[in-house]
Amino acid sequence: MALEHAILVSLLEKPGSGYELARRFERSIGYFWTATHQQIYRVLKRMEADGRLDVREVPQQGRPDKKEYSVSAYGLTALGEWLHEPIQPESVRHELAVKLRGAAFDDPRALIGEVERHQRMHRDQLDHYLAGERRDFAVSDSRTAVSDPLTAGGEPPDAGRELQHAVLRGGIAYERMMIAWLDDVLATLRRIGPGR
Amino acid sequence: MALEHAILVSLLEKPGSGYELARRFERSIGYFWTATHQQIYRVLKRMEADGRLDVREVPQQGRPDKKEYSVSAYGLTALGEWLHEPIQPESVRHELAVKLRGAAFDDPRALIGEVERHQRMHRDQLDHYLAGERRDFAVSDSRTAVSDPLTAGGEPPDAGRELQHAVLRGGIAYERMMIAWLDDVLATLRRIGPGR
DNA sequence: CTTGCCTATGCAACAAGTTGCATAGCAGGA
DNA sequence: TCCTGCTATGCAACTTGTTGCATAGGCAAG
Repeated sequence: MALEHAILVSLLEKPGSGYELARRFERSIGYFWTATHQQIYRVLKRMEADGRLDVREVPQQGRPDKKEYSVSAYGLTALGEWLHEPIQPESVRHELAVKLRGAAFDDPRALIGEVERHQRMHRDQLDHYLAGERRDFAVSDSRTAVSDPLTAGGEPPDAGRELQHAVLRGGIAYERMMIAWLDDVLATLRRIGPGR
Repeated sequence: MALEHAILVSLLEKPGSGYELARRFERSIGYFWTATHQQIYRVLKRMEADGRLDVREVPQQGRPDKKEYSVSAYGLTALGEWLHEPIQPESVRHELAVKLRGAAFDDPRALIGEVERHQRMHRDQLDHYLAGERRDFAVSDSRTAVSDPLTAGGEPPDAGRELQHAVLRGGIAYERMMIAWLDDVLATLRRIGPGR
């Protein structure tokens, strides 16, 4: 179950409560793994029982107390083992593609609005990623490794930062690909007739 | 549940048995939706009970008899309704990205072999898609709509074919994007040091 | 002072997906 | 004849993921 490992990674990057994790899963972690708060609370409880996480009650003023989770030594070991296992191929789920092929048995043009809506969502996501990249990785148009303050001046590069950036670049590449493909799909939908 | 709709689409394109569907889900349908035979048999049974599918016992020689499913009128209506509903955003699951960010707390370079393996799988998948495109859509290097035998000569374009091709082009674009991104990831892994 | 919103945690029921196993006919090769 | 492999269908148990709801304190606006 990769959700457990996503939680381990996130808590290693920074300890936090279930609520905070849920919000991270709407932001940076959510770029490559999604989970709702119910799922997170359930898994946190199990991982704590298994000894992979430590908990600490943190009283807060002005808001309810929280349980701050952090990764135990055993949790770190477990993550290390998982990292060395091969990944089995991801299962694909592209609902829009199912609809596209289904549209042949209905009115293909009726899908145009929906495809445009998806394209807008991907454009928004791309803008969001690019803004995050400018903010966190100080890149302009063309990335130049030497201008990166963390790698310049003979400093050892921060592996975590470099890897986070590489993952973000993957998200950016994905959104760009989707936007271009949806342009292609829209052209196709407009070219073909109004179906059966 | 989109598996039901993927099955409706597949059976509309061509009726078949659960076994045949399972094999299609390893091939063309599998480009955008995956399912195992257990899942398929279970859902077929439910859809038949709901009246969305018709069954026909087909005796065969040299092999066991099969049940051939086809879409009922009600099933076609149900698909049409689904097509007009908006899709909720896909949930993302990129296990490799989780590992990449986790690698910062282990040895990043240990992931190189795994990333290379994934890149090979994506190259194989791309080759497979391109071969399918050449076979089924008779394209060479640059697609030219006028040279398409089905659209040439004033013939009305086959919407199903056009849409299948558009979906396939999406798969091709995805694999090309992944191959390029994994090159980027490999360069990053090789650049950064051997971790903690 | 009531209403809505944010933080914070959680249960229960259900739907979907995975894993392991079982059955059975037939074909072809060792 | 036995073993392997392909076609063909299915059950049972389990894990994951989703949806709806419940609770509770504090803050700010109206």
